[in-house]
Amino acid sequence: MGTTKRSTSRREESLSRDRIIEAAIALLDDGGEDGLTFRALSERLGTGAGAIYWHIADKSDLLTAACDAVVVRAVAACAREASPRATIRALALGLFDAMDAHAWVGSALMHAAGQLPTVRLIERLGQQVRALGVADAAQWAAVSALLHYIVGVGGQNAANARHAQAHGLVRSDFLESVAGTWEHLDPQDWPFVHAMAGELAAHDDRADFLAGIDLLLGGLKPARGR
Amino acid sequence: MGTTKRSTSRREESLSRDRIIEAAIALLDDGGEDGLTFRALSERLGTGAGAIYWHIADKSDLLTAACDAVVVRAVAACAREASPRATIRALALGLFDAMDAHAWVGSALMHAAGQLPTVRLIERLGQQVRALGVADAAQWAAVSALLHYIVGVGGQNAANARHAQAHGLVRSDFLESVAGTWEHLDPQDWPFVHAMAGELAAHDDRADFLAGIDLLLGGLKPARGR
DNA sequence: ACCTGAACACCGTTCAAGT
DNA sequence: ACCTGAACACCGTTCAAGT
Repeated sequence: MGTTKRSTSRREESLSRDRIIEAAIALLDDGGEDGLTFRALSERLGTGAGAIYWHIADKSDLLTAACDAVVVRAVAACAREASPRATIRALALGLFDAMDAHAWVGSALMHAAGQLPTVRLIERLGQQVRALGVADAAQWAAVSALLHYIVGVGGQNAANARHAQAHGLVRSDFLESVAGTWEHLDPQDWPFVHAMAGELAAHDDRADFLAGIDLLLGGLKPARGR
Repeated sequence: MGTTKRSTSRREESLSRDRIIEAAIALLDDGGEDGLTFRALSERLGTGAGAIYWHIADKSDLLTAACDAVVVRAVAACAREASPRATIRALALGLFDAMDAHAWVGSALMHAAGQLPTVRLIERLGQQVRALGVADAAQWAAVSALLHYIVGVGGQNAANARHAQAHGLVRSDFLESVAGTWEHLDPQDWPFVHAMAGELAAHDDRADFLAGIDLLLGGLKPARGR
């Protein structure tokens, strides 16, 4: 307002927290967690490494901020559905897709316990759990179960993506190779894993993820007489 | 047996994978993830850094192996209870306690998706889910939900412990400081989080964890007519 | 077969000095 | 107030050389 420099200037804008975060996201997206380096970052931004420290505290701060930016967009993109239950499902799926598109987010979210990105999710989930009519005393446990589950899935998927990349495989080939390992385990010692080897490669992660959400939601009972 | 060197010799045993893993666990336990360094490790083992590479592939291999050792002990310590449901609860609690005692395990487990430690858990959980009578087609989703949830909680708790350590606080003081932050958030924008600030510091993580397990277990329906 | 330890190619972070 | 870029104190990993 008033005399502020227009913040939408399209060329050589001065360094800012936002520009740093965008650059960090780009580096993370196409290099994984190892791709984010202060040297790569400062090169991409055309500045010195030290300049970045004027705007961010340290690397962990940067990673959390980048994670938060992705979470904000994912949450904003989730339409509010007709029922609280549908809204929670949509939110969960939106996060799943965001973590799938940005494989590093699952891990970042995991390390950001109690910080902005998780607080955002707690708030969103909490509002819907309330709307569901869950008793006050049970709300926190419900929200925390949902959050932990979502973050757990995201983190595991991120790890899979990372291993696949480390071995120079695409995700599906990587899962097939894991399935192959499982298949060769002694069925005496590993009856379940051995039997599941086939399912592993075939199954739809997104559907499995949603099945877990439904399991959790199914256990939430609205408080009666209120 | 026979001519093998006695493997329980108490002094200056030669380097071995097991000795390396034990030393790694000790370093991780009292220095967190940053405490595990090839230099610290080789010093503790009285060898050169390069010697370690004869026995392990790389740092990630070492971390996964250390994690696996902890998981093996935790799983072995879990008595088989009367019912599959009770066994699953006991296993989950055993893991929770192990991850609590070794704050780095949650994070290591998270990064070990599809590898030995998680496969072990999948097998144990799977056997009990089967014993529960869950239909074949639903078993994988059930096991994966349980695993993801357990790992999610462990990872988040590990992150909390790490932040607490980084700020030089004990866990409870750290949670109180987070609760303080939540309390000062605008209740207009953060109604749920603001309301939960009190609960955060007071609540029993272990009980909340178990509540989530029960939520998941409650949704598992034995197949009928079988 | 197993171990040594110096060397390599990186990191994140700091800080005097500039504008 | 904001940026520079050299310097510092580390990393994980490799590899010729030893036994």
